[in-house]
Amino acid sequence: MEKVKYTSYGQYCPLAMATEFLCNRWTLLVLREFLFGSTSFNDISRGVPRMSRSLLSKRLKELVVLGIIEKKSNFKGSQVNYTLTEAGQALEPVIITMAGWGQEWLQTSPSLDSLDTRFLMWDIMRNTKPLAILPNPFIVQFNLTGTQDGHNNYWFVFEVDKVDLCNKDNNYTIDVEITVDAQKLTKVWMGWDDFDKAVKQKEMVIIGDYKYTSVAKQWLGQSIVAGIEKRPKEKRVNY
Amino acid sequence: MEKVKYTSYGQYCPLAMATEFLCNRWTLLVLREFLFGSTSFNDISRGVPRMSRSLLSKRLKELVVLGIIEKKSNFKGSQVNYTLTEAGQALEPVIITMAGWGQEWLQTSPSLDSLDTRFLMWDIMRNTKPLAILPNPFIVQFNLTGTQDGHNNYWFVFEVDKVDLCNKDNNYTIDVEITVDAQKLTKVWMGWDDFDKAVKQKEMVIIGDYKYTSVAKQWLGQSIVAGIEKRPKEKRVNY
DNA sequence: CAGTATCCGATGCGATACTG
DNA sequence: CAGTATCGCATCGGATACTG
Repeated sequence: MEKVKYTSYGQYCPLAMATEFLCNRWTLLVLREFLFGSTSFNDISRGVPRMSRSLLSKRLKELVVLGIIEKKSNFKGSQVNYTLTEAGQALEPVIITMAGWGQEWLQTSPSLDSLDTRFLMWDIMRNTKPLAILPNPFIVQFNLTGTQDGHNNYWFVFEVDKVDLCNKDNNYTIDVEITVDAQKLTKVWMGWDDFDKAVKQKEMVIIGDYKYTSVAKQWLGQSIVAGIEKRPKEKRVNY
Repeated sequence: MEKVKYTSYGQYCPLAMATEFLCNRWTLLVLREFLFGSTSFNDISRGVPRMSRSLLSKRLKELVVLGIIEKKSNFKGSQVNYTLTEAGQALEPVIITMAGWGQEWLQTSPSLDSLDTRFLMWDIMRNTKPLAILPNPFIVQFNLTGTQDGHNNYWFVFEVDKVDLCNKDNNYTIDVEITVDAQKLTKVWMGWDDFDKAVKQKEMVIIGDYKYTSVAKQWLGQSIVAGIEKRPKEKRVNY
């Protein structure tokens, strides 16, 4: 495998060199997927649903050549696993710092206009907390309203130590049903709006056994940057 | 001024939103220039000599619209100043973190093959330390060898509290003369090679009054990431 | 000093279709 | 599941020339 040619900035500055391959379209988002634990092509792809699979394939190859990720196949080659190298793991602070800056300083509105619910639900799912008190399995059905991409129903299947996301009704026995506007769910998940307030005002309706609905905030979880407070509107970047 | 349209990733994720405008070609390097104190169009341009001035002009406009920098002109409009907004200043950790990662994990060699000495000297100059013991003015002449861009001579003019860079001989009375290979100077400046060792082995020859040459390491200074040690070669990213 | 206007070529990337 | 191959457009950005 050959090295990829990058249009050179002509600078020995480590920032200049790093941006040459890190600041391509999608690259940092692909690396974000690794930080959330994805290792297979399809899982990574689910985290960047609008990225074409051919481009993802190309990016993964580039990252392997650079030495930021490693590719491992089993003897049949049917199971492939990508993992971060040491250098790749060391990118975590870079990504977290940039994400934190965005959470603190960015206007929220524009992104909500073109919501991709596949990404939203995937993002929430992989950060859920399977509490010990939950039955096995524990099925949660989402009814999203106000969607633009036509996907309104998703299911979380909590099992011991793992959670699956599904977009088809497999005749589940539903334990909890959550009905909410997709944009509202995003805001609550990101910490931009208050969870309890959304429930109280019936913007988010959670139906099921009180044992489970009362701790929904805990098993649902929140974005890892939800704790960072946004700056006042007039100081934000109006992207 | 209208908002710029960015090709949307369709993700509310703050990292995704931030990368849409931060991870364009040159953008982070322009912001780096602000962190080093540049405020005028020409000074910024000197820090990114291979960036076309028309593109720099476009980028600055985008950053103004975003609210990351501010533009201020005097009443004639002849003096223009760009400064970081609060949101822009908050990007410092983002840039420092990425630069630090590059210093720690990147292979050094490729960047040295296409060295731009204009950038090198500008970079060194703006991080020099005008020591109190230096006379006023204090003139340093650089004789660069092994250059590829045809620029071999530069002068630093130390005055009280400021240093100027010059690429023409204005009949200066030279206090100190430094003769060194451009790649070697880069390595020493970046902390990849040892200053004292380079002097001892006559790879860097510093001629002048011992009062000044003996503390050359101090007034020359080093890159702000020079203190970060590189990882062993086999673990580095081979960009 | 501080830009703008125009041109044009490279390439990045999305869409689509196909494979083992 | 894990990709590859091909096509073609759009836009990004470099080069050059010009302005107040």
